[in-house]
Amino acid sequence: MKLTNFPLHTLKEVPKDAEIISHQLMLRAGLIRRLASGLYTWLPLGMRVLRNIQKIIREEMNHSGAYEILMPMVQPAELWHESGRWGDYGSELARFNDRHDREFCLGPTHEEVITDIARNEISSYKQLPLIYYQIQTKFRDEIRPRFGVMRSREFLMKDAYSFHLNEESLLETYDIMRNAYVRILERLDLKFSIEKADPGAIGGSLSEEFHIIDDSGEIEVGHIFQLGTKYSKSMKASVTDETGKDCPMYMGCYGMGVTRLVAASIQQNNDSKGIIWPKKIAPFNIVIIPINMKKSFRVKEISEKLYETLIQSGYDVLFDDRDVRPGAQFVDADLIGVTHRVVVSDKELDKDMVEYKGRSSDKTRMIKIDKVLDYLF
RNA sequence: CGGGGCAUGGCGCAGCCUGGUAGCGCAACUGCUUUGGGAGCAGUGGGUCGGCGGUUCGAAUCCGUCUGCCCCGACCA
Repeated sequence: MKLTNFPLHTLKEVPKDAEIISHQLMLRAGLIRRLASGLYTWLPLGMRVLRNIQKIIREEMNHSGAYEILMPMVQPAELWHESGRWGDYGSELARFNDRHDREFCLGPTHEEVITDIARNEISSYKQLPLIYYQIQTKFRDEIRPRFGVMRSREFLMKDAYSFHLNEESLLETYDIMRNAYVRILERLDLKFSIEKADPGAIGGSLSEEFHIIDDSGEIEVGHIFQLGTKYSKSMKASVTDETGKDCPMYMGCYGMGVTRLVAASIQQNNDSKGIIWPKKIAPFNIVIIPINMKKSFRVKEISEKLYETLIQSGYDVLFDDRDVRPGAQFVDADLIGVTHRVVVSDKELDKDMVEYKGRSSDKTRMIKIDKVLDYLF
């Protein structure tokens, strides 16, 4: 990606709305912009990070035998009356009426909808166990949204739901999902802990939370539940077992805050200059900084060639082809946290070298131009 | 929802006390110079000072009211 073609909008000063470091950096690096309290737009740079995280989540979900679906964000009140939560959920549930005066809500979670799917699609124990998941926008009318994307009202969540003939099967799948969560957080290089938790409004027996460890306390990014038959009983979602008897399905549900993971990662990986992305979620693998490209044809030619080579090799490369001074280039590259930095300058080209620096280190190193690929990967 | 704070150009702020028709830095645009850690000079554009009402010859400034936003607390991915 050539930077002159990429809408990167970094801020020099810290917006006064932002208190915690991840929120400040997300605004300064141009990942997000606030629309209203608890509502954020994701800009192109932020989308790249979000996509990388989603990719890892999808891979681990698919590996665990879960099937991706997409449910509506708007849900009819009838389902919530059936489960009993229309009354229980409180004002965090955003409700509205359509033009025919029917009641609806914006989905804060999807147990009702998935249970409705399950009771219609599943009728035999032979179809079980079954795991569905989706990555979708949720809306919870939080009493107090705060810390930017860390606790917003609208947010992107991965939610999975499993269905079983009996409790043993539920426990087995619960364990599989628990392991998938561990792998996801490990692949994201996050330091985390797992805590027993109160099932709260979601219900069920056992539940565990995945906490992100941070200096300023602990910011929860995942929560998994053994629901048992809470929803299947109230909403009559049953299957026939091998004896021909109708049994309510056992259910599990597994939530993960995708947008919150972005903030959590920044919260754990930053320095005074900006974000230090873990390799797998960085918006770009490499940034190429040509020094004074406008004056030096050699710098221009060689950095463009290097850019093409790295692109051909399948890497996400950011080529800072702006006509700005080197200082501005360095500062932006550090702020947005690109993993590898290659500087092309006349000074080093005289020796057929370019300069390399990793974002997480402050040592620079000279590399022969034709060895850059080998060195980096 | 309770408590505290803030609202002036895209961002950060001054001006308000002591009313006289809006200013600084950054960002943006143009030109020249500059080019290894957010450049310099010159010039340009952009604000009904959060909304409404009141006081006054005159309100960003004083009074009333509403709204929005942020922080602390109980809840959540």
